[in-house]
Amino acid sequence: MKAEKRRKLESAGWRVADAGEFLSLTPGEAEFVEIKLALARHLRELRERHNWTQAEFARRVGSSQSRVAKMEAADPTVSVDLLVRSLLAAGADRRELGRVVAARR
Amino acid sequence: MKAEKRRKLESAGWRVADAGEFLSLTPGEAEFVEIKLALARHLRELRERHNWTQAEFARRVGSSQSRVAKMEAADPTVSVDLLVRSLLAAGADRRELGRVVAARR
DNA sequence: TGCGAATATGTCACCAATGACATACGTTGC
DNA sequence: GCAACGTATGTCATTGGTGACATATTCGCA
Repeated sequence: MKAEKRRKLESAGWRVADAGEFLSLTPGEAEFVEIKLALARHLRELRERHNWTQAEFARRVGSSQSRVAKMEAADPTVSVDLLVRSLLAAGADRRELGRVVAARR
Repeated sequence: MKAEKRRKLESAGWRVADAGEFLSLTPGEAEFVEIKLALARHLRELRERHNWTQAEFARRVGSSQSRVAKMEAADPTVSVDLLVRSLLAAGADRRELGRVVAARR
């Protein structure tokens, strides 16, 4: 979230928290979900860039439409393994994944 | 493996193959095991840098000595999730993990 | 509005990953 | 030789992730 937007929300009475603050995770746990979220976002971006439906994408990476939806939603039942394997199957390379994991834009 | 060493081995009659060639994996599958190997290597490096035994390390990240040994050996029963969570629990940050995943030195 | 396509959510049987434990192997110092 | 310590390997009961399926919701577009 942009600092500007956060400032506006907070001055309007909102308390803006990230996943870590909200669920009181350790720093490591918080970073883990951030990484998962980043991978999920990248998966969706990659899929949309190719104009694939979730069903098409699922067929390509050997999964199901519902699981693809859950991947993109970073559902708790989705592992980083699955995200990484799917991204690789969709054509991403190590460099690209490294960039996503490191949160570099 | 350095190109030089590979050349020497091959001229000596060896066939040098990476995991992908040997097991005939798809490019994506091969990259996946490479990433796993890189994470495993980094885990060991991090542990040794702190002069922790596997047992100590296990206690810190909430696992067992045998599983740590398997992590460092990139055992098939070890998930990327576990590797990443352990690395984060051991103090690695996203930047560092991104570097490892991308295979940049 | 309605209708088809895409996406999201819920459930489940199956299999894979986990921590824990036992035990084997390797190394170092006596 | 043999401890003491660290690491590797095998096994197992419990837990967690998976694809598949059904169904609900949202999205375009006429």
